[in-house]
Amino acid sequence: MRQDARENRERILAAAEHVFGTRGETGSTEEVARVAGVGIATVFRHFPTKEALVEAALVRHFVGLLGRSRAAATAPDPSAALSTLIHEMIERGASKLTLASMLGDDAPPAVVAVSTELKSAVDTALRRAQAAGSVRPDVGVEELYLLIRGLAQTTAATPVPAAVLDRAVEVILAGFAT
Amino acid sequence: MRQDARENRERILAAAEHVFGTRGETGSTEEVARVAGVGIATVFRHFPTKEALVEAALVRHFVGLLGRSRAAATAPDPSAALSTLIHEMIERGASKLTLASMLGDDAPPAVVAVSTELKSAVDTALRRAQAAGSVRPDVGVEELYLLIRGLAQTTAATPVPAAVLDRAVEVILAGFAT
DNA sequence: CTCTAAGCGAAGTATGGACTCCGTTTATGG
DNA sequence: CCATAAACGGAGTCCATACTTCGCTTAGAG
Repeated sequence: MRQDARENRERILAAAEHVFGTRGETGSTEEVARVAGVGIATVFRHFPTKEALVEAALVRHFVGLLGRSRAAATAPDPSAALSTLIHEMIERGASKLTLASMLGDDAPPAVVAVSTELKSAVDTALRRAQAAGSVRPDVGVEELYLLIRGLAQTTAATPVPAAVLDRAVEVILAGFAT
Repeated sequence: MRQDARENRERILAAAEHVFGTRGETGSTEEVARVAGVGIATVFRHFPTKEALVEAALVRHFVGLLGRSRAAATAPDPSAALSTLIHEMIERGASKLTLASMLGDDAPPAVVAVSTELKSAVDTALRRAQAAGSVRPDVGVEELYLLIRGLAQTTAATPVPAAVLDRAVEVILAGFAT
């Protein structure tokens, strides 16, 4: 692959992340092309359909989060690590989850794979915090995920003051505490 | 207005609620017409644009919730009333909030009016619970709303087992407790 | 430097969905 | 029951947008 082609591919992915992350599925391919500074044909040459573009942006995002959650799953202080992870997932995961909801039921295998892996890493981080006694034992990843997804999705849809978001996260953490 | 026209109007609103509540803004007017069992022209005769249709469905929804929150704002046991209200808002409010997010920034005055009123009723219910000493005093409606909206939005987008949702709500309630 | 294949963008085409027109049907007051 | 105006539905129109075509440009190997 030629150098400029690789650069364009990256710029298209970044643009797609921005456009779809804020506009939701209303965002058009043409707008992605404009933001990326390339022609529309270039977008379609790299990603044969709009769905493929969304999928690629999603996978890239999840992979980033996966690294963070793996770090949280091995950090020395489990409860602090979980708290940090939740903050990060909400802040950085916002646009990701907007993208995910846009794919709907027919999530492509690649997305499902990395998403599953992410969930299991979060699961590990949670269980470690429970083993350390700082999180109530009667909740699982499902509940944590649901709350995180909800907050991330909402903050992606409409801007929320940082102070409000922080307090909301704190409420969740307090709810999870023993 | 003729009897059948009124009936059709109702059926269209119910159909719009269902279609937009599940499909989001992807749902087409034609699908609403099909679900309602009327022709597409009938939909547009009652609601001049798609946006007007969404708005009408939204207002109807908010009005229903408003009644419930008013009840919570005057119930004898403030903390139980708040808990019930939160449950109801999440369960019954799901599709509403999907609709709301679909309108975006340019919410029509009618929607803004009833939405504001709803928020102030929830605010009252929250403050009463705080005055009764069952809810921590350092949080406000904004945080409560954010958490409720998030959960409602997510459960509307993807089906969530009732048990998981219940535990998530319980986590929120525990987080709000003193 | 040159040659060529890979890459590019502007100008298309096609499809889907919001909205309209008009001939037909039906509720309902007299 | 009948006359009539109100309501209806389906067949369009028009526009937005996903996707294609093709002639031009340019990276980069020899």
